[in-house]
Amino acid sequence: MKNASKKINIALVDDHNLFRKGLIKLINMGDTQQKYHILFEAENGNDLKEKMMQPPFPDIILMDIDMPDMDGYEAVDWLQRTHPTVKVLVVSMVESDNAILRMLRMGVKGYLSKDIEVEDMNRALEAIASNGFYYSEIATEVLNQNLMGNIKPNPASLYLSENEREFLKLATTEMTYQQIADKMNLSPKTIDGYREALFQKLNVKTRVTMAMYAVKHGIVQL
Amino acid sequence: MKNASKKINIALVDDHNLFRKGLIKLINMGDTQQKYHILFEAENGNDLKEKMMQPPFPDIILMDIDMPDMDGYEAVDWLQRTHPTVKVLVVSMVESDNAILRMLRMGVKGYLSKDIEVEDMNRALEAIASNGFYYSEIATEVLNQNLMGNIKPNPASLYLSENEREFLKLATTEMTYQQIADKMNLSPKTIDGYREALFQKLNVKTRVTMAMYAVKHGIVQL
DNA sequence: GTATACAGGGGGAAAAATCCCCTTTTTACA
DNA sequence: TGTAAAAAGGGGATTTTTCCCCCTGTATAC
Repeated sequence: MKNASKKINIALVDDHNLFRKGLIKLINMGDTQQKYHILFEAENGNDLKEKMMQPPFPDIILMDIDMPDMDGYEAVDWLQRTHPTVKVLVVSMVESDNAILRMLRMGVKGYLSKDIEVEDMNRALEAIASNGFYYSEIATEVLNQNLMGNIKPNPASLYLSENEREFLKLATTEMTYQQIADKMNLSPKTIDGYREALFQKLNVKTRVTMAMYAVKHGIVQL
Repeated sequence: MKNASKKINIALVDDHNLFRKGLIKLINMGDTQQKYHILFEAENGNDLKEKMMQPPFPDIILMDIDMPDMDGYEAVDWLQRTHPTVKVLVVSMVESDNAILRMLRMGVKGYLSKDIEVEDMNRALEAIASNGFYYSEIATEVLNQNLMGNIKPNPASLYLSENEREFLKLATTEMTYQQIADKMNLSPKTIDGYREALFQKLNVKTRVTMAMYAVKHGIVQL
């Protein structure tokens, strides 16, 4: 039972080649029983989609979040719809509550910060390979804090309307809300409504952090 | 002459443990002649400063840019003043003209994107070890474009003081200026002074666009 | 038919950000 | 060692942002 016939196939999705290559070395180093096989690497979500067109499929995907073209959120979303049996382990430097909760809600099996020790990554792989879960410390904290009392987190509301998206872009510029309202031919009060809706959805408290969110998630380009 | 008696000491400065560990494996893999020795690792500039208190000193330092506490710019600046013979190879995911030029002006020996191939990194190490330079493609482009005709970039005014940089980072968060003042143990009026100075230097008109600048130029991490 | 959701809009007030002009303290360095 | 910048701090005012509670159509679901 221990020495199963087939190896566990792993895929890596991360936009930094150097990080992928290093990670592969680390996985192989810790893999004394030769359980794992690196099936493929992808640079972003789109790349992953291509490589998931036909078998063989990976058992576990190590997934970054911030990537050009198609980020980790979209990629995981797509995976859940098209390959629901594939297990995702997020390996990201993003440590915000929002990111962690969003990923966990989508059903990823693990969440690792890039800060963690090599041993933790191997533990995470072990856990996930044997149908478990593994969250690094920070993710566990977030999970605990948000499970009690906080029933509010809105699963679907992460969707932004056309207007909200447009407003969000303009909110990253020098324009005042008044000027944005003029440009969008809407009342400043409506704009204020968008602002409040976005603060809620994006879990931010100021225009500055709202703008930061927009950059982080590729809604505006640098 | 080929087999010099002493190994080349390398230090790594990057806030992501996983990346450091992977990088070390990659360096050792490509180091068939066992020329390199990993002297130490540091998580950020401050950590580096501590480890540079006494010998042995590294010959080459692989330096990230975005790091908490003390970032790559500050660290390189400090190194140039205190250990001018140490050669710095920047390994960052920041690819903005500004970041590259700034580092090159400070005299780093190489600039690598984290996207590069493993071989490029080994080439860079080779080059720098033998008193050369190595810039990855993107850095070379930037260099070429900015050497001809473009004398305009304001060299002095781009300099941000320690405090200004700290303030700029905090200004990208939810904190109010009052809270930033408290955190930095300064009067809100002084903070307001930093704000005005930065608006001027960065050519922006609002806190939002100031924050955008900070992101664009890699002063804060995403 | 009636509840429900949601985009658009409004009043009004408190908090934060922005601006301009000015004084004191520190620091650099010729 | 004197002096001129920087850096730090202040007064006071305007503009913008942020918040909270409310109203109206108009779909859509049940």
